Amino acid sequence: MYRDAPLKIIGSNAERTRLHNRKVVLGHLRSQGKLGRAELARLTGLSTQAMSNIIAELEGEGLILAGERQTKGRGLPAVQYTVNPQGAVALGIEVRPNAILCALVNFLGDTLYTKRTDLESSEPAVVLPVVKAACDEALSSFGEHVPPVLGAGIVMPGPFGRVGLSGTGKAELVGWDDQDPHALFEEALQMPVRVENDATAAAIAEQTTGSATELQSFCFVYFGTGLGLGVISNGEILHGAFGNAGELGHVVVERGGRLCSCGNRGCLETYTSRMAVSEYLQGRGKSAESQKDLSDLLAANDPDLDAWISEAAGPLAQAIGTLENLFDPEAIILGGAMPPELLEQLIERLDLFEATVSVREDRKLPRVVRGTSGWMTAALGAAALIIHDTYIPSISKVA
Amino acid sequence: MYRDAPLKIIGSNAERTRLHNRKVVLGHLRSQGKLGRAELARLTGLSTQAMSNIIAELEGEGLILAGERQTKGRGLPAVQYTVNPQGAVALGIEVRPNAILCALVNFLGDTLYTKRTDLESSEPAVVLPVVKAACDEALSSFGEHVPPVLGAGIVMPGPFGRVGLSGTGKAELVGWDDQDPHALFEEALQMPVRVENDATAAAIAEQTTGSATELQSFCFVYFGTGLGLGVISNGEILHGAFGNAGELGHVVVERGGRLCSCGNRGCLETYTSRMAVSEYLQGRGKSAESQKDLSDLLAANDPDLDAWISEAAGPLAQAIGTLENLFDPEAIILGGAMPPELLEQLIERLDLFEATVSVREDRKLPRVVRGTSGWMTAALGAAALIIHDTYIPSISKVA
DNA sequence: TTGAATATTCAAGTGTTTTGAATTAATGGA
DNA sequence: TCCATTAATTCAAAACACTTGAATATTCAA
Repeated sequence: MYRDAPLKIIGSNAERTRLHNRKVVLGHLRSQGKLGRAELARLTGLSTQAMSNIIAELEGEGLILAGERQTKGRGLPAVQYTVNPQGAVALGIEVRPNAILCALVNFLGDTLYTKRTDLESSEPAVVLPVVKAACDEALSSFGEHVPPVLGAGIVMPGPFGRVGLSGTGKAELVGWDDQDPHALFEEALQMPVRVENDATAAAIAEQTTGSATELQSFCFVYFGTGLGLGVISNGEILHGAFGNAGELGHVVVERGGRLCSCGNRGCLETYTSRMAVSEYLQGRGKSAESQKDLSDLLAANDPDLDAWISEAAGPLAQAIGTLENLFDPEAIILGGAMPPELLEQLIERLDLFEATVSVREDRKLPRVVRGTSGWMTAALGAAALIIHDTYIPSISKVA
Repeated sequence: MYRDAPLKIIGSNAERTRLHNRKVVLGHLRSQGKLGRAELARLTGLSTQAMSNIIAELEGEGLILAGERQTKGRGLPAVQYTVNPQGAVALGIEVRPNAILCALVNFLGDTLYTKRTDLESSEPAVVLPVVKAACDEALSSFGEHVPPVLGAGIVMPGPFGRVGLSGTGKAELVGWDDQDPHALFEEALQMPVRVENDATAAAIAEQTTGSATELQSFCFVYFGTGLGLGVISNGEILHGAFGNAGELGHVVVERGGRLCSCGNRGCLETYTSRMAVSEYLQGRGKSAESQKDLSDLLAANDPDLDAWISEAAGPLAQAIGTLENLFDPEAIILGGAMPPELLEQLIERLDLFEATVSVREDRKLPRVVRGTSGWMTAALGAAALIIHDTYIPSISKVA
């Protein structure tokens, strides 16, 4: 996430070629479910012989499973291969100021285990050992036969580094500003590590196991402490130069509007966010600290909550128009720490702009859909990042 | 630009590896200027032997030039290689409703030739032969010894396909809505073709020959007929799902603001665009149709133009805040069809937000800088796209 | 029953990179 | 001035992964 030197693109060789091709094969197997060698060869543009070699290697490592031969018209029926869900695991950690959430997922990104551990302090010296212990515990249930651990995804509240928005959010971690989380976690955990913000991780989770498995380009609006945005465009994650892309909460939707903790006026998250709804209800004598509070109020048809939803839909619709015009996504997904029914209510009341590049006759999906919600989203997303990396090749760059 | 089936990522082999490595080598040579084989090997992570082979091949094709041996401390001085500017050329075409602009650039993206040709109509059947003839003429000056032509970049006014914004702009091409420009141009020109929108092309031009040669992540705000945005993030072009990303002009900056031709209210381009300034001045009895008109008014310290700039700076600053928070770029560049002095005035008067992720202590560049301006920007950018592709490797995907 | 179609394997060949030793040319210290 | 050291480059052989073409297995259709 931290970068001083410009990225250097590095060369390829036979070994890296094989690595690339393995990912390509796994990617196709994951998205298609079941495929034979010959069909994989056609899909990837490789020879059947090359495919046989790659398949043999992956099967030997237990990452894929050979199934029945399947008859499809004439000719020798093809042996169908599938991804082995038990072939490998990945860890996901969400670091919050007062706790860490640890998740373990299988090779398809399905949840195997989750656990929350409280933190005394958010200093690196405290957090790192706790995270290490949590990871060990997560893997301990396997006993002797731990599957290959692909790595650990780490989600930390952004923004990364000292920037103009620093120090304005409640969720910020003290003691991390001048640290390199990637290096620290890789050192502590002794495995490959990826650090991302919560919204990006949630977006990847959505693509891995959620409602966006078919999507190559989408925006994930993430209700966390603030309001984040994860962007996947043509299959690639949008990071921005310093890993801080997607600060949707501080996009201004109303000039001279409500005063935000960041000092600006009219930021989206003063209208549409967990914080906004909590404050709104608190001002009316109601508590909405937990997701359950909100669920209950919604179930009871609370008029104040209802009013808030209507009020929040306007600014959100405007922001969605902005996202559509700037990112041209296949769809926009709403998820995170809001009750699913509330998100659906919100989507229902959106008065979307009629004139954006996303208004197309040939749309297959609605412009805005509901995604996965819940407080574990980010930790699962962190693990999904690691899974993602083993299915999607990328150009190798080095700092 | 058009895409029905999901993108399929394809496998690699020795041949594609060489292609990748050639690009990596050319990319480093371009950005560093002069390098020896051994240093290139270190930069790319390849062996010196592999580098020798690649260098020999590139030199044999005339794409790079061997220079003097250069002494750097002990040891055999390294032969310094540079990109050969005359090694290859690329064509760029901007298609407008009433004319095409044709540009020819050398292997470094420097302009060799430009020409405008009027169009009777913007129908494909009329445009394609005119473009073909323009390309032939551009290359005719070489006589017998035409350098390798890498391809042609085509810039067309977006948005592509029939979308909600279609039919609202003045610049739209009639007769192209249901066509596949890429296939049509490739057929007509018999060479590799890339189709992009004007802002993206301008952004690539800026990175190739303009003020952004060092930047990996930036936003290019392009003053064309409307207001476009080209985004390069970590070296990769942001297209969006349908090639329509970057519709900055229709981002709403003021709820219930001025009525835009798209039907919405408060679109940025009703405040800050060529169109906006023209209308503003026209309303005050002054003409500002051409870039020269604007230059003259500016030179004469025209109070109306001055007032417009101040008025336009507000909405633009807000949009820039949005771009900073959503894309986290290294810088934002303003360019296109506005006089350079006007862009500088505009930048000077921007009252940028103090709280965005782009406010960093360690900034090397100002948050907003002026880029290349002028009416040829898009055509040169189109050619730069082709140049870009020969220096930057990418994951091969197929529709 | 036979021939066409399809998947897969076998064996050899090709392209590109890697490895290790040899060569060339400059520096720095004796 | 000479020689060991350092660094770039080349040479020759080996390694790696993919491709090609022929052979084999299995199914469908005539």
